[in-house]
Amino acid sequence: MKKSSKKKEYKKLDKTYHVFFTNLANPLKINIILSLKRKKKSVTELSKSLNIEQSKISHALTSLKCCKIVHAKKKGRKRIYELNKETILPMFKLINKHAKTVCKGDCVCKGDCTIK
Amino acid sequence: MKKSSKKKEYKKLDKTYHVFFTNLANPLKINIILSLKRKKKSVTELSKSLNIEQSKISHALTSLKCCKIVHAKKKGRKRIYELNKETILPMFKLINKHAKTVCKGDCVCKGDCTIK
DNA sequence: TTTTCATATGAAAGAGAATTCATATTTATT
DNA sequence: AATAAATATGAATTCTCTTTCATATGAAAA
Repeated sequence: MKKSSKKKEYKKLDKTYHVFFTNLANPLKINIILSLKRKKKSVTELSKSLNIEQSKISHALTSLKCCKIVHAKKKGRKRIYELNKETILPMFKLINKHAKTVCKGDCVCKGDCTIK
Repeated sequence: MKKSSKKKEYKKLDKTYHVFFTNLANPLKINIILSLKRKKKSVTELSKSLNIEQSKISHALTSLKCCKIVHAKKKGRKRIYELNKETILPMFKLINKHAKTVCKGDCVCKGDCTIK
């Protein structure tokens, strides 16, 4: 792209969409969300239960926190991360339904899709 | 990443999430969706109304079609693309609500976010 | 107050998706 | 049949996000 950066296309209000969906387009972050769905956890707990290196978890949580998909509260030297379920859970439900009713199982896009 | 590719972390069912959200994490595709929300259009019509080069539109539509966010029907030598609104519109509503109620306007993540 | 535990941060490297551009394909029109 | 119009495709490049890893910061424990 020449002049205007890609995000500029979104204008103001749509930066939200970009950050939100970019977060959800990431496997690790989805796994974090699914893990927090069950129970709030510290960084170390997430790191251990998902078997993922700590700083990776931290970076991921930073983005998730940014658009308030999660929020954190201090507890001693830990930070307990909690999922903001109000938006995420209904959103997952929508996709699950989409997968079942619209895609009817073949949503997995074999070969013809530019996304791997 | 060493062995397993990133998508593998998703296991089976979650490929859907990845393709779906990766599509939505893209400004052009969001703009296409918003344009089709108003009225179904051919590739050329989209290209002109968004002022974006044709093949770019085509590539974008291919991915969107893949996970059935849009679908196309032939009409002469044109392809009329139509938005599958059932999933997308409720999803946008969720985010709009999230932006208003949860983020209260500061969802734009200034600087502290890893996502540009 | 030094050590240890917990988390965050920065920057370089890596990976994946978007863009570009040339060209192929497909369908209509003449 | 040849041309034109509409769309699709492939591959190289570019762009953006993620990963990595070393290290910094902050808070409790010894």
